[in-house]
Amino acid sequence: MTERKRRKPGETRDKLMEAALTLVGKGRHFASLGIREVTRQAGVVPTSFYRHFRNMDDLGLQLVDELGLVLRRMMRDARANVLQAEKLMAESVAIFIRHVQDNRSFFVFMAQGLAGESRAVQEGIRSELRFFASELANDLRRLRLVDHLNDADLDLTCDLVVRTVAFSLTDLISVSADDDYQIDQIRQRTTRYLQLIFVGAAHWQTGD
Amino acid sequence: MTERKRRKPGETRDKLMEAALTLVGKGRHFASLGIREVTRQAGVVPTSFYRHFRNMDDLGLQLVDELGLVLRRMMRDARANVLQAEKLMAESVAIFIRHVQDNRSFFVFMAQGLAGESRAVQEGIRSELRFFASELANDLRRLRLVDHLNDADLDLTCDLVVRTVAFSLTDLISVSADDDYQIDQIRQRTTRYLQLIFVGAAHWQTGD
DNA sequence: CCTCCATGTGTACAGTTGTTCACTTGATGT
DNA sequence: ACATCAAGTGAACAACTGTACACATGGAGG
Repeated sequence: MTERKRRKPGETRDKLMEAALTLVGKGRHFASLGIREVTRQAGVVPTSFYRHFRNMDDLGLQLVDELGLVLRRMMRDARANVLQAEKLMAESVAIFIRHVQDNRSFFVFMAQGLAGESRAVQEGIRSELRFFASELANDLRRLRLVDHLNDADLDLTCDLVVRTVAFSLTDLISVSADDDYQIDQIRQRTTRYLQLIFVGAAHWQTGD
Repeated sequence: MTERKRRKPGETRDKLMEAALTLVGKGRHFASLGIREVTRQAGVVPTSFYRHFRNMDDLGLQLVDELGLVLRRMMRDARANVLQAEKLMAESVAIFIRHVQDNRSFFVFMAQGLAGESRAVQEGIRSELRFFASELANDLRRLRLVDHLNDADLDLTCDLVVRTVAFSLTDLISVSADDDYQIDQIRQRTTRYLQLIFVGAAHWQTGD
């Protein structure tokens, strides 16, 4: 039994997580989902749920872990494709929006979870955002675009950027997924928010 | 029947709305509340609910209306007490945080509703925030602190300010209501976000 | 080949849910 | 003084909920 991983790609477990995400994507709030509802959506008998999760909060926590992977993929995508410094923000926002469209349910879950019912899920998402902001700070340091900022002020700026982009989620989920015009409006507006922030960062003097 | 207002201060209706807020304040998510649960908390028989609301979404909408009043009170408070221009942001954030502490449940409800289950509630809250941002723009115009910005750019700035402050709600609700140290940290950080934004606004050139 | 055990199934039960209906009550406008 | 009607009550219902238990199964390790 040296290798304790009997499971093939844990079909049912994945089906249950996908089912929860599907329901969230259909407009339901995660906090209002029940075990029976999720198992029904997954095409599985209710008792199976307990083979993989203790309760809905537990499932939520494991969704947060997968959300982390989604965010990391997005970061890698951005690092690989944001080439010209002068279009940095426009391109980053475009990549963000593309990933939101490709993983809508995940990001809706994230937006819900920030003010959700489970403390643990809340904290998990907040910690993902903190990590994202710190990675962003590293990248900016490496690109040497913000040399006049000390570490604390750079962190402040990156936090604000991440928050601003995260708040745009609430805009994105309030328009239908195929309303290209509105989505483009949100993209432009978010880009300008970031530009405003970076103009601020460029003229920021550490002592207030 | 020229005056159709028989109701004395609609006791039960208010009790129901307060009960929902109380449950939200205790950590429950609005989307997971049921009619029976709310009536139980209000000390009222379940059928009474239907005398005042069609369903939980309806109650949510009426809560949004009251939330509007809370926000307007806060605005009035800010206008009356923010005296010195150079402390404008620090004082405004302080007033915001004080009102959040005095109406915790309302603001938790607002944070939840932004990514909530009911489209109508979502839109209601978003519209309150838009209104708030436009009032803020008016005030800033009157104070003539941002004369170099055209209307569109001033709106952009105020939107960003409101979003930033709104996002701080998720920080505030994640710390216990009497953890003065953490709350003060959030206050300072939010203030610096706003300062960063206004430094950006001060150096903003309309054509990008 | 046999045994084990993680995974999945079917049945069952008590508690809760939303909503209905017929009933009481008490303040109101005339 | 009286009729009216919004507001509140209590009992009832079928549908659904979370969870427990005993059982089936099939692939892995010996």
